Amino acid sequence: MTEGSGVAGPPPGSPFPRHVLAGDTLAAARALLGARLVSDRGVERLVGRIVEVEAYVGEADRASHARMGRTPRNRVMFGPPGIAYVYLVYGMHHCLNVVTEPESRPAAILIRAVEPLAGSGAMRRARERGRGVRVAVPDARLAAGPGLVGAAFGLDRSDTGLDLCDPASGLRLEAAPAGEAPPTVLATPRIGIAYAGEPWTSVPWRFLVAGSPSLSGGAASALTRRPAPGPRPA
DNA sequence: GCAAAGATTTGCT
DNA sequence: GCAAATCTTTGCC
Repeated sequence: MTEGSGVAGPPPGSPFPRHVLAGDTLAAARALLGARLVSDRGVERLVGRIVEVEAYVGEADRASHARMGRTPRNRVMFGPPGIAYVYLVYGMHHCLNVVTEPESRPAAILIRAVEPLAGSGAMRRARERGRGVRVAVPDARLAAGPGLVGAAFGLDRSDTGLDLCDPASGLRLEAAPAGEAPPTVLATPRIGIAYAGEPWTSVPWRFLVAGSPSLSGGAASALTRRPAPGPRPA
């Protein structure tokens, strides 16, 4: 490699490889950790490092929106990989998914949390725009949850269909810079899907970057378990 | 056409 | 720790 005599600036991010998303969804979910979510649609460029995701795989997965087969809402999940699927949950939060696996095989990865690397001021303003009040949290917590990622990046259902692997797309995924240490990945059960029943509520299909300050509240509580009952060491 | 539930977040008790 | 906010999508009559 030509190491440079005088680096001009950060190397341009390379688009996240579509072939990774076309393959096994669980492997793709792990590979997305550390990658960048980038938005060039506003005045300010937004960059977030992906630190928490969840996988939803196939029509048999009772926790997946694809469980009832193809519907108007989830149709993009049945399409080609690398496409954005944004849905509204609980009537107020927009959640971003990346479609995976080849056409006709419904699967997607929910982006549950990102660590702001650039544009945190604009992310904060975007959240305040939606809430109408001041958001008093540290930068690291601005997109620490699936609904918060949507709010910080100003996403809504009209973003469904965007190609996240297209370098020209205003909303896209970029690979982590070469040389960056790969994150330590932890796997846990998925959140908020008790209705799905076993084994779907227990399969460890949520993946997160160990030690990140930007994990969702669900991740934090799941990892910060109460110590066993009884006397404990000082 | 109507009723129920949801891949969440926030604020109060 | 628990319940409200809020509205779209889906299932059933």
